[in-house]
Amino acid sequence: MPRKAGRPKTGQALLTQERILSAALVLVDEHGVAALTMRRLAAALGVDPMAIYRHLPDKRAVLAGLVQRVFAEFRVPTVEEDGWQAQVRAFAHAYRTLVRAHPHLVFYVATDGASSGEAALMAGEALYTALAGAGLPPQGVVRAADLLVDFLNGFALGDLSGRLGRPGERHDLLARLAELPASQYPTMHRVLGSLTVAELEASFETELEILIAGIEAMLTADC
Amino acid sequence: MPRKAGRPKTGQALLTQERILSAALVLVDEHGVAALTMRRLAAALGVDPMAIYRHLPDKRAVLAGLVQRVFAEFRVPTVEEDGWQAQVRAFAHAYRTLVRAHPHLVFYVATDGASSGEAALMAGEALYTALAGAGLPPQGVVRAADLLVDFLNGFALGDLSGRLGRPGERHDLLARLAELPASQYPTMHRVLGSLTVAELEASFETELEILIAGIEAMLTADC
DNA sequence: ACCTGAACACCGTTCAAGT
DNA sequence: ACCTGAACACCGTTCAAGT
Repeated sequence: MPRKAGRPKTGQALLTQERILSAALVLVDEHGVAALTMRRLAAALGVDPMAIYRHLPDKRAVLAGLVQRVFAEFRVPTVEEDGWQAQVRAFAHAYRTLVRAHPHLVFYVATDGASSGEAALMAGEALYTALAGAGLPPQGVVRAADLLVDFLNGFALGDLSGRLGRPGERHDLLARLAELPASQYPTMHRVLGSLTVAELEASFETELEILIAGIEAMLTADC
Repeated sequence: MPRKAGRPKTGQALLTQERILSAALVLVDEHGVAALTMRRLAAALGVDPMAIYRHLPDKRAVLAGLVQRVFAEFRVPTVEEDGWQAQVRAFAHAYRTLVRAHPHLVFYVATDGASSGEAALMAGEALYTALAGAGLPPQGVVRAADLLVDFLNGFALGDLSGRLGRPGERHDLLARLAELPASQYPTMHRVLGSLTVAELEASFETELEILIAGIEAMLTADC
């Protein structure tokens, strides 16, 4: 059912940036970034590949638009609970929710996220306000915020597969470790051997609390 | 000067995994992962593209081999200084040096690093030993190690470009902020406005110290 | 104004052939 | 055993053409 060339008659859905990005997001979320192809994207839209170029300059722009769109969903809930810690937790959980919703885009979100419009500014304001409210000096606010964002991006990346082990990877590590004499890597043997599978699982919450404790320590230190 | 088909005579350099990966690493380090093409790689080696397939099954294997090779350089120096903190710092700096040497591979190192042979085990042993020496229980060791690695990967990613601003990105952020009325994002205005350019720069050291302080706090808490 | 379609310069990889 | 070379099914993108 090839469409005719020319401007589509009324009644036909017009091709727009919005529709293109929506289709692209479906492609990426379902099959990964590698599946995002101008030709496949066009096919999903029922359109000639070149039609897309009327609305977006090139493929890079499609990917950038995707990150923009995903990041635009980012809202840090204003928390009723007292304490800057609760607000930092709210930020962290919101960010984690965002990147988990689009795991194949983690790299691009982590890499371009900040340059992605209003939502980034609003999120930054929320985080900075929480940290400034904790009593940190300006430089401390920036450092703590950077640290938190770095951790969040790193954790998201690790969730994808990897780090010093995660659901899948950790089992590889354990298997390799089991093949070697305990004397070769004694601490790893002892530490990992004494934990249950559940205890081995990465804990976002615990890592976040360690980080928050570090920020708390900044408050009493010189910094 | 096209080579003749067939096994090269003695005197000609034999194609090996080593030589292929070395050429690939040059390509990636100099021009990014996108420049790594089986055809370009072959050209760099003075060889037909298909010759590579005798030594590595496909392109994924080339990339995986690259990560392996890079990760194999990873050595955590044994530190004379006392204190687990010094050893954690040594680990962190060694990792940072590694990823900075091959910035275009950050994503792959962060994502595959752990599944990359001996070097990962040795590094893990060093980190676990430091943290266990601090007096953390097994679960605490794993959590703290995960947190540190997550941070290191996140920082490396941010170094590439991004996060809530870095050399380049932070200036974009400041420029956008400057265009808006101060009333819209008051905390960001105040915090960022009161810092010099030098103070705005990301500080690996400071972020690392906050994190170490968090681990120190674990020692006195329940955990 | 908006879309199509042929064409170009690339990709990774299979398969048959050379030495 | 090791390499070449043609071929195939893809890419992103330019440029001319249709309505």
